[in-house]
Amino acid sequence: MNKNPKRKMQTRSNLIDSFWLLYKKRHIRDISVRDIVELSGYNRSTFYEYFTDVYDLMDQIELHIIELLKDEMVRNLQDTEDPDIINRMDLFFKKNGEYLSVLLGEKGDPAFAVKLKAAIKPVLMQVLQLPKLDYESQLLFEFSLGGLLSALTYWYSDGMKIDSAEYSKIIKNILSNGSLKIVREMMR
Amino acid sequence: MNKNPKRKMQTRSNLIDSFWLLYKKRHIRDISVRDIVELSGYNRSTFYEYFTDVYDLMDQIELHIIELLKDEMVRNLQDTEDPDIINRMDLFFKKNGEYLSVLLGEKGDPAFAVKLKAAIKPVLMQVLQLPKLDYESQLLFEFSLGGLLSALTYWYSDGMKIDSAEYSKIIKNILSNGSLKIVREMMR
DNA sequence: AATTATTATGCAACACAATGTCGGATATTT
DNA sequence: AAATATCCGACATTGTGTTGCATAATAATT
Repeated sequence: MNKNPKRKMQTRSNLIDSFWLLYKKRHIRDISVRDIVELSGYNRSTFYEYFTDVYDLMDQIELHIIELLKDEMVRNLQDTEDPDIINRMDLFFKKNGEYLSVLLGEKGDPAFAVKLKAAIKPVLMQVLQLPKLDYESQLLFEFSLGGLLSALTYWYSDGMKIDSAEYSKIIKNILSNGSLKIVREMMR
Repeated sequence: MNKNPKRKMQTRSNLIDSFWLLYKKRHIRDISVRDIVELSGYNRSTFYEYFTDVYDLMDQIELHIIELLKDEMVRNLQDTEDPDIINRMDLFFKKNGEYLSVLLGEKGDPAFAVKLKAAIKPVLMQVLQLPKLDYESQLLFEFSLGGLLSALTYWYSDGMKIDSAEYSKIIKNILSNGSLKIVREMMR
């Protein structure tokens, strides 16, 4: 294999692109191998040269995004003394926002959020020097990251109606002061 | 139709139960109508008398849970002066925990979290008297509820290793003081 | 440089499984 | 005994995954 790597890369990329075009609109359960190869112009068998099934294709996209995120995180931790995690995450979200918002959204893959959290967890735990085995820090992590991803997905899916700076300010406020305090202030 | 409502209810219930037995272990994409009727002993056609497909069955389960939650919330808002929302949610989670943790979990349905939030949103917004159209309160809601559901799912899926009281204490602490403050305290 | 040998890449066709929809059999209620 | 709700068998269609083969691109040989 791999006699013509360029062509192979191209074919793979075409298949992925066609899938994504469909996935942006439809639920993955309504996307058949037929649909994908029809759109990209290949034979159905060709698909199976590259992926075992439609879900495998999605997994490979997810794996790619996770890799990008890991790289980004490693780079960020090196070149900054104050790791402004929220801003960094926003930035990453803007770059790969379409993929992320679809995969994290209503028609997305719940397993992706789990993978994403698992990738971020060790890095964040290390940066914040949280006690790993402590149940409170586990819950804190789950809560905070779950909240962050929910908010990001909402913001992005809703068309990013406020700008990045304002968004960051709000999220930082929540993280710094806690939801209840802010609610109390709002009620006044 | 409905000449024998008892039988019909029973059949429907049997089909749902068989589905759930499979769904607890497998991903929904790997569950065929065949699998369900084989387990419950019905003909495949019978399935289609009750549901349009496997996903419709899941939707009906989800709808049922959402209804239960709404009822619970309405009842709670009536009989208490201090609506301790977190405790109430835990209680509800314990009652319907298996369904919730599966549907919200890794092999679950991302649309369910969206539906759940949408059901809770109007009630909560009213109780807290938050300004509906304010973008900050939208984000606050998404963040907090996203965080709560993530933490609950983690706690439950992990086998509820700490008891309910302790769990509530931790979550309340996060909600009251904010994640960052707690992290700072932990680092000391 | 031209031609042949090699093999990576893509395809047509096959067997099988799953889907959804009939019309009809059966069993339960009235 | 009559009526009809409930369930089932059989059909056509669509989707899946695999096999062996054609084609086109590279490498080898002269």
